[in-house]
Amino acid sequence: MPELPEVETVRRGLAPHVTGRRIVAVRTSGQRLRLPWPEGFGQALSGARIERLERRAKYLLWRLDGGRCMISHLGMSGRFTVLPPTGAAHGLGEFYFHGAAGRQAGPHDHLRLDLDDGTRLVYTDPRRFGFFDLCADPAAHPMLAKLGPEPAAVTAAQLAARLMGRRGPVKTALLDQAVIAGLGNIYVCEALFRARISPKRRAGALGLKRTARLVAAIHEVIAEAIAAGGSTLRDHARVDGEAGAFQQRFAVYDRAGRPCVRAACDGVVRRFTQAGRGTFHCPRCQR
DNA sequence: AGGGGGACCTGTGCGC
DNA sequence: TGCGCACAGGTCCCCC
Repeated sequence: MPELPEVETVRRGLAPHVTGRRIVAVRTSGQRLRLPWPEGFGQALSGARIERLERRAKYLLWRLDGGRCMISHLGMSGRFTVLPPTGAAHGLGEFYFHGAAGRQAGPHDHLRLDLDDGTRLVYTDPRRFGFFDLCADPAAHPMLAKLGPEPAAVTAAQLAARLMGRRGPVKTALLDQAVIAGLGNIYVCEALFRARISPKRRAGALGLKRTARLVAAIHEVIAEAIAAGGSTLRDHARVDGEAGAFQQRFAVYDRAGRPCVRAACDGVVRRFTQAGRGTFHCPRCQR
């Protein structure tokens, strides 16, 4: 589910439910996610107040009172569900209520946080590539310390400096979170299409004009995707169960064999593999 | 140091 | 209908 726009959509969906709330109960599945559950995780969270929910790249930063921070990452298939207070009696966590409709606890539920107003938060992650961690300073966390600039804020000069000297393809470089943090496979493909740049072009050889086009395309595609509530492919990206809408606006991603959407182009979208990931592009208008 | 491939997982969709 | 394979929004780790 999650690249930056999806994570930001999740943050915006969660924030009004969790900001200022105190955590009163914590339950984990005990199953290991990408990282083991931190030592004393439940104990550290129980009684903590969530002061703010922030985002850095694809990471959610849960700022807690006492200067602590919970970091979460959704991996490939992570999802949060908010179960607002219903007043309905519930059992030992085997069954959750969501409005009038029930929600059965699933085998892939890995964390449940009960908040002081009765809200329950459930984290579900079939592939278990997500993780939770605790720290004092997320900027110094090993997984966040080397992240590049946020896509919404990156300048052409910054991106040029970070691509300089790289001999590999620009597609692969943009997926490197140390170059720019938060883009994933979908939005890299979409940004390169908008900028009319071939994903195969050498990263260090973009030149000023292409770099400027690329930065503008990144800004646009990220802003549009966030405004649309992200993309929903197999999972619901949003905590309220609504689907994001941006996937309907994909110009190249997952469109192999279909005509290029650019009016003046009669090319066909192709898929090929770079560094083990599918790349979608129009060989006709992306040079 | 950059870049490629494998590893970590489960689910889904497709061809046979 | 069933089976096997390819593939999926991420990122770390090892090796060249």
